[in-house]
Parts: sequence; structure tokens; C-alpha cells
Amino acid sequence: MSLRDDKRRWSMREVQAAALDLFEASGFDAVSVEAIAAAAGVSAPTVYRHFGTKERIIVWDDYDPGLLDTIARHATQLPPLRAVETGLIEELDRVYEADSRRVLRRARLMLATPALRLANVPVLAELRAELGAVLALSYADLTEARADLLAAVILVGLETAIGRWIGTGGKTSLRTHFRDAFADLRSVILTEGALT
Amino acid sequence: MSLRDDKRRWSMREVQAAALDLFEASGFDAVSVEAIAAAAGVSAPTVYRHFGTKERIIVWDDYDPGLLDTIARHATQLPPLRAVETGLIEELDRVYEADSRRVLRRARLMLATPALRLANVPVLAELRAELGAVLALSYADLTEARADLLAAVILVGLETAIGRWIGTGGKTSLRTHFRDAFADLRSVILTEGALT
DNA sequence: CAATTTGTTGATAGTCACTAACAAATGATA
DNA sequence: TATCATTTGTTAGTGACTATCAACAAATTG
Repeated sequence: MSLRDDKRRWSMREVQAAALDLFEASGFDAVSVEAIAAAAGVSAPTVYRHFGTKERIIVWDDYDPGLLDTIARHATQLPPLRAVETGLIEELDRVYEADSRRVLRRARLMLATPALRLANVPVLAELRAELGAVLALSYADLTEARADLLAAVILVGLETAIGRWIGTGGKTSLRTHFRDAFADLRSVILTEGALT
Repeated sequence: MSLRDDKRRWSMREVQAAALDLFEASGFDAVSVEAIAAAAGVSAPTVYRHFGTKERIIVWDDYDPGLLDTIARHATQLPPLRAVETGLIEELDRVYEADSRRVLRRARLMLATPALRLANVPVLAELRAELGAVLALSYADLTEARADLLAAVILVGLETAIGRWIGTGGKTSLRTHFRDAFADLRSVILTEGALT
């Protein structure tokens, strides 16, 4: 990793930290990018070069994404829902342990701010596509179309779990909410299977 | 319905029609709201008073929303997935018959334009919430949390069907794509049920 | 059918997210 | 060290969106 990349990442963290402070204090709409840039000691165009949009200052993160590998590993031994549930718990617990304060602050702000939730949609869409690909590779009896659909269903569980987690203020462990949300998903699926 | 509301709806249709023409000709980003307003014979602030944002000029529609009632009616006799599938086919076919040209143009443009797809997310989120409420009322064994989850899963089917429909240029009937997407969804669910 | 009240419109001016262009500075490279 | 490639800040711009207010149209009332 070059010095340039280091500086870039360091600067992005600074900007995100400044933005987090300002947004929490005054709300997303009341803070201008100009103000964030000034607080972080850079110019506004630099912020845009790094993040693209005001929303992505918060949505961005640089936790290394071992998630899909972890899921793929579990997928050799477990059925899809279990593999993803286990992988998610493992990987997100790791991220949370590593930087719990920032994770919580970002999640809270995102849940509370419609514009940020919306800006997160493309991120989830990409995760869905990647997860679909992993599932299609891991389970021979899944066509690509069905694997993508299954990935979408699983993401519903993910979003639900995180929503509930933040809903409780992050007090109960993320792990618990994943287990609950996936249990609900499983129950819905089984009931539906019986009925349909 | 008062004269004022009539004028408002008529004006909104004019604006949407003008926007559709311009967007199709030059692309969403290349057309300013000013230009749309001029083409529709109103002022820009009026466009904003009517639609709120540039995106919602296209996302907006005024087809009367009998969808949930229709689904609720079917829900007394069919299991959830079937009830929603049947209701959707019935109702969306009706809308499509009534104004097929505009429906297709709007759908195509929305699928092709990221900003419009994003602006449609809150609309789908509201539909999900309403559908969840209907399901919770219609099926006694569903808790509210699970009904909401089921609604989210069903919306995955909806989005998939519409995506595939537009993907084929709208040649194959919407009906067919709904049947296929819901069949895939059912298959995923049943496989998953067996595996989990 | 006036007279009054209420809601809607266009004109104007402003804020702010975001981009293009260029010159100065700084990290990579030979 | 000398050259090359990137990154930065400055400046100036576009366009989405909002607030204000005066002119106007429509609902309401006597």
C-alpha cells in the first residue's frame, strides 16, 4: 500500500469523523459539505473527489470485505440460509469489535436519515448481486436467477436484523438480532411453503 | 372532486408527458426542470410544488390504488403468495390496459435511469408496509413482524417480475413474468425449506 | 350575485450540492 | 537529483430546490 493511498484513507477517515460530529450535532441537512471540509482541514472539491456525494461521506467504510469468502467457506457445509447467517454473524461481529463506536454512530445516523438510507440502497444492491453469484457457485441445484432471488430474500433478513438492532439502540448484541431475524425469515418461508 | 384538483391533475399529467418526451430524447441528466416546465407551459416552482423533486415527475402516477383491496379479497381464499400474485396480475393488468403506452414508457425510463430507480425505493417501501399490514390482518397465524418480512419477500418477486418484463422490452405479457417470478420465488422458498 | 376568504400561480432572488479547469504542490520513478 | 504522474486548492460555473410576495382564480358566505 503506497503512501498516497495511506494519506487518502487517512484523509477520508478525518472527513467522515468530522461529518459524523457535525451531523449528529445539527442534522444531515443543516450541515454543508463546505463546513465538513473546513472542519476536516481540506477543500470541498477534495471531499467530492473522495466520496462523490455528501451521503457517501457516511455510507463509505473501509472494513476489508472478507464477508463473501467467509460465506463461501460455510456454504460447503451448511444450507444457504445457515451459511449466510453464520458468515454474517462472524464477519460483522469482527467489524463491530474492531471499531464499535464508529459502527454504531454511522448505523444510527443512517437509520435516522432518509437520504442516507437511500444512498445505502446501491451498496446493498451490489452485495445482493455478489451474494447471488456466490450462492450460484456454491449450490449446484440453484440456477443463477434463483440464486439471485434467494440472495434478495436473504438481504431482507439482513436489513431487518440491522434495523431492529439499531431500533433497540444497539444494546442487544447484533448476533442476537441476526438469529431472530433469520429465524423469522425461516418461519415465514416454512409457513409459506406449507400453505402454497 | 373539485375543479382545483382537476386542474392540478391535468397539469401534472402535462408536465409528466413533457418530461417523458424530453428525457427519452436527451436523457434524464441532460434535461433541466426549467426546460420541462417551459415545455409544459408552467413555471419551475409550480413543478416543484406538484412533484417535489425532478425524479418524482416520472415516478408519480395517479392510477387509483385498488391493489390492496383486491389482495385482501383474494386473501380470504388463497395462501399469501397466491393471493398477492393473483391480485397483482389482476390489478396491474388493469392499469396496463388502461394506459399501456405511458406505463411502458415510464417503466422503461425508470429501469434505465439509476436516479429514477432510487427515487422509486420509498414508493416500494410504503407498498411493503401496507402489504404487511394487509397480510397481518388476513392471516391470523402471522405476527406483524413476520407479515412485514413476508411482504418484503413478496416485493422481491414483484421487482424481479417488472425488471424481467422491461428487460424483454415489454413484449411478453406482464402476467407471464409475474407467474414466472413467483414460481421462482416459490421454488427458492421450498428448496430452502427442505435444506434448512 | 356580489363580497370575502382561501389556495394557487409566476417572478425574483437565494442556498447549496456538485463539476470543470488550471496552476501549485507532492509523491512515485529513473 | 531530475522527470513524471497524481493530488490538491482556487475559482467559476450549472442546476436542483426553497422562500417570499404580489397577482389571480376559485371556493364560501351573506
